[in-house]
Amino acid sequence: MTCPSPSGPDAIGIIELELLKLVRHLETFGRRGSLYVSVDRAGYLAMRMLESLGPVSAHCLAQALRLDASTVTRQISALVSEGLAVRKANPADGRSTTIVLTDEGRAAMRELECRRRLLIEELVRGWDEPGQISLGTSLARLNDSLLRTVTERRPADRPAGHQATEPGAA
Amino acid sequence: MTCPSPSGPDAIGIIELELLKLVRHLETFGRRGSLYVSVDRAGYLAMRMLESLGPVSAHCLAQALRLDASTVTRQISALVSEGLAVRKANPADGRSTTIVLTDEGRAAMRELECRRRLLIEELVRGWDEPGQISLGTSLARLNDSLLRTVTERRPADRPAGHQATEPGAA
DNA sequence: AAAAGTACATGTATCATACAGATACTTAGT
DNA sequence: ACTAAGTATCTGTATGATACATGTACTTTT
Repeated sequence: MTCPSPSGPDAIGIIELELLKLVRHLETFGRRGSLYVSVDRAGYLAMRMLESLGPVSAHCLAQALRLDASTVTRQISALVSEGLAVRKANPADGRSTTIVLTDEGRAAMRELECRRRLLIEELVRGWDEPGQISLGTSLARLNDSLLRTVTERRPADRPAGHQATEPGAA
Repeated sequence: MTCPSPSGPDAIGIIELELLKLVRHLETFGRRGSLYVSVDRAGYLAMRMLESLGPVSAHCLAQALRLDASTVTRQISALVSEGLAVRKANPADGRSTTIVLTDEGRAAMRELECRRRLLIEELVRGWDEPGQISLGTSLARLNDSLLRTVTERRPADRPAGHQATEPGAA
């Protein structure tokens, strides 16, 4: 066995177990919580991404979310049918459409963010300030490492694909 | 709006966003990773839980995992059909069965733990030691708070139900 | 103008889950 | 002891989020 350490309570072991538990907890929240009524969690993430990217094509959004294009197509369809986003024809390329959040979409997003914030506040109520900050920075760092790992493993889908569909690119 | 803070980069806001991103990352790992061949992530968690609880009934395991009993039934069936666990009749109660990990189950679990550890080691390679420890303790604390929140919200399913099905209880 | 490539949509499959109902067993009330 | 109520498990069905394969329309290259 090349197991680095015999599953003792070392940092790696703790992270391994706690991440496992965390996934379950987060799934439970997403599934059984009262959050996510007008928009589901995947849609919320898509909207947050759309907001930070600005209007982009579905292809571009899929790359940013690291999801299959077909999955994102459906997520966008859901948003559009709820009036939270619109597909705008791209005059420079008849194949692609540009996804734009509507005002309703932004409002729904903010509202959901609020509810999530309230939940999290309740969650870390009683934590000391440094503890909260430590959680935030640890999570951010973890996501950063995860993103880098995933990116290194799949050098395909070069982020340069981005420009090809940007509104004023071609 | 009663939004506690205007979505600035405060600790709560960071946690809200980073948890959102983390779910996606963890889903991606569970779904597209090369982990989880002989047993899936849900099964692995069930096995870890079984190990820490010892032999218990499906009902009891479901409560510990905070999953529906039917879901756990299927997870157990999967483990059993892979030879990783066995259902033992409970002489004290003909309705329930006691789930016991086999040696193969334990081996599969250890092997998967190893692979997960290696991934995590790679992930936090380059982090300083305090950073790794901080991540571990932050995650543990978060899980603890999450567990407490969920428990408070559902005072049903009293953990006392546990004893009723323990091997030598009745 | 034909071939190759790209963007999006749709069909189908999978996985993990919940809820509702069925069945077999146990416990409580009388 | 008999019946009613409760409980443990299993099975059927539905949902949500995803991937992969395929189809279609458009664009770029040759």
